[in-house]
Amino acid sequence: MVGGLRAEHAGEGMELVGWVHRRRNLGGLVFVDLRDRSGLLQVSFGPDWTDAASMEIAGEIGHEDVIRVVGTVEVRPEGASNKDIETGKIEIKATSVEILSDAETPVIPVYRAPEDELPAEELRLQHRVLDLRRRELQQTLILRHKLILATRNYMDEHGFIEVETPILTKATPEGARDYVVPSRVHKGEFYALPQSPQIYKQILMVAGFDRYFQMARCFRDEDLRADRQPEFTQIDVEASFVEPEDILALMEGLMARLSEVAEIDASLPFPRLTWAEAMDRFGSDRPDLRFGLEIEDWTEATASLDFGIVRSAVTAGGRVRGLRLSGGARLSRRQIEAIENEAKATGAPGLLWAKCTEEGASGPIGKFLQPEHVVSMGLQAGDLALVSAGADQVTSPALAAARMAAIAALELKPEKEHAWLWVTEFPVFDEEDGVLSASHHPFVMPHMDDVDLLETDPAAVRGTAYDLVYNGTELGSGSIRIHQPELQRRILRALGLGDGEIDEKFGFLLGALAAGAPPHGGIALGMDRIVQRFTGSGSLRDVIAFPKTTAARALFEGAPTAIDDAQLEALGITVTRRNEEG
RNA sequence: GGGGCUGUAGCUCAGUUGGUUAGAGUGCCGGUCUGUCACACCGGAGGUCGCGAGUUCGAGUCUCGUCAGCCCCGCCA
Repeated sequence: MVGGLRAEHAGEGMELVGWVHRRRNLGGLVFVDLRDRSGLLQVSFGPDWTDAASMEIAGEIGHEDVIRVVGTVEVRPEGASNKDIETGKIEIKATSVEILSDAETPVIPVYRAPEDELPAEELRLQHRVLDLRRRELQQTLILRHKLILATRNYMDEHGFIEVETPILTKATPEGARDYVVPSRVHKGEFYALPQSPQIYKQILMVAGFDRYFQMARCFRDEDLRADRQPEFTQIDVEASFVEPEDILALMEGLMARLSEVAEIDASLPFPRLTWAEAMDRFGSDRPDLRFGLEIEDWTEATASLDFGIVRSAVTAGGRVRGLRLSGGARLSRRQIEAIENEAKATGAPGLLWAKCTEEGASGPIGKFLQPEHVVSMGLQAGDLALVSAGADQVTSPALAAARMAAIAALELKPEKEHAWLWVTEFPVFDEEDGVLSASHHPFVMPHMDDVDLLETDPAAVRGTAYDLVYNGTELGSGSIRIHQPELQRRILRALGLGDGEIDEKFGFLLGALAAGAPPHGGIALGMDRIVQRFTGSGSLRDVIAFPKTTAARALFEGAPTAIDDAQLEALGITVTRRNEEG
């Protein structure tokens, strides 16, 4: 490997192989930057030390050719060293060179000059073989490998067994759309790719593998985002006879280990907020705690305020909440409108604001504020108050969006670089338009004290679910699971499933639970997101070797494709509709 | 499913109010060059302006449609 060579190797003869990163032909002398996964090294060719045939070849070498060089490591002459590369004090004086593979001119450059922009992402994905040669992507994938290796070692040290679960599995109702695989043997029937190994890992608990983990591939056929790919990798963990406390402590240890590998800070233990607290104070179940800014409750402070929107919201049982931005009064109307638009994007009707100066308050709500309100709300000259009145379900997301937008607009400095957080006690169900859905998945153990509410007030049932949050990103979530088949059935019924459907879809789980199931629980962490956040990559596509586009296409290999009629016939499938050829 | 942004030379981009032969840097090809490292210098080739309609005497530029990539909403238990 070329990148590790240093001055201490001077005088050693060696044979090196790699790619031609860059060539500088001075006529009499030729310099080639030789690249492999470890780095760069300059090779120098000159008539005094290189044989004539090789001198000729050196003059014709092209970018990305694969070459073999024989020569001697030497310290570069006085004044000819390059402090920008690690091997810059030395070079290989080549006695001979051989082109092992002649590369055609690369469509997109691997080498990039300091000011050069990256090629369009479409081209980078199409020519992934070239893109992957770039140092950034190589470093990212190497770090990814180290994180996976550290995870396996850590879990092994803690007595966990890695068990593989099926990729060809059974479609489950609820949740994401399944990727589906037709069965040739059973025509008209389909496997589904797992959205997660959730049920399998619970069954492994019942089977007595009391500590399980897996680097698990998961598949979800949903529309994509910068932080969402159709297939992704989870660190999947499950253990028997545990409390949430055990899982949280285990994962804090893992995060500490991974942070060490990635050379970032993670001081233990991580702070915790219940879901209710997080929503109340930050409006979000994954607040970015690098910033302190918290939501304030101004319902009482504005009790005497005569302002229609506010009064009717409170009368309807809502609260008046908002954010006090110190120094925010310097934001322009346009900037404030941009913040308001972020709040509106969450579905809120709007966002009220008040600018405070020495002369008093101004703005849509500001002009109605009496001095007593300014005092009771704790506003000072120079402040900007962002106010949202209504039900928490509406105002929380709006204020959370406003909080992040305001932080960006004011260019607030983070109080810390790495903000870890546990959010606990998620509700078991989400309620929307009177329809219940599982907020995590339907196997979350309800909070002991709330079990009796299942049939009477399910939306109020707290769960044992917890999320790991890092700098405002959800890195993973887990819970204690239900291990009593009767309770599991009650939850599934609450979700609107009939007993027949329950037996058909979940019979194998209920049957397993009836076989003597230990109390158990676990977590799943998004490996790709961890690598993304640890490397500061803008997109998940930059931490996956061969990712899909936002339209779920693989541009390099060109998947998906139509398959030929014979193959369809063998599967017993007729295609009735296809997209026009694109 | 919806909204937005982008698409001009191999690559990164510029292109005025709709006007004659569409430019730059880099890469590529040829040449000069013995200490370069974004080598330098001289010369050259290279364009279905994503695709298809329309408006116009005339469209890279305006309109409509379409495709692709990206960002967001819905969706993602």
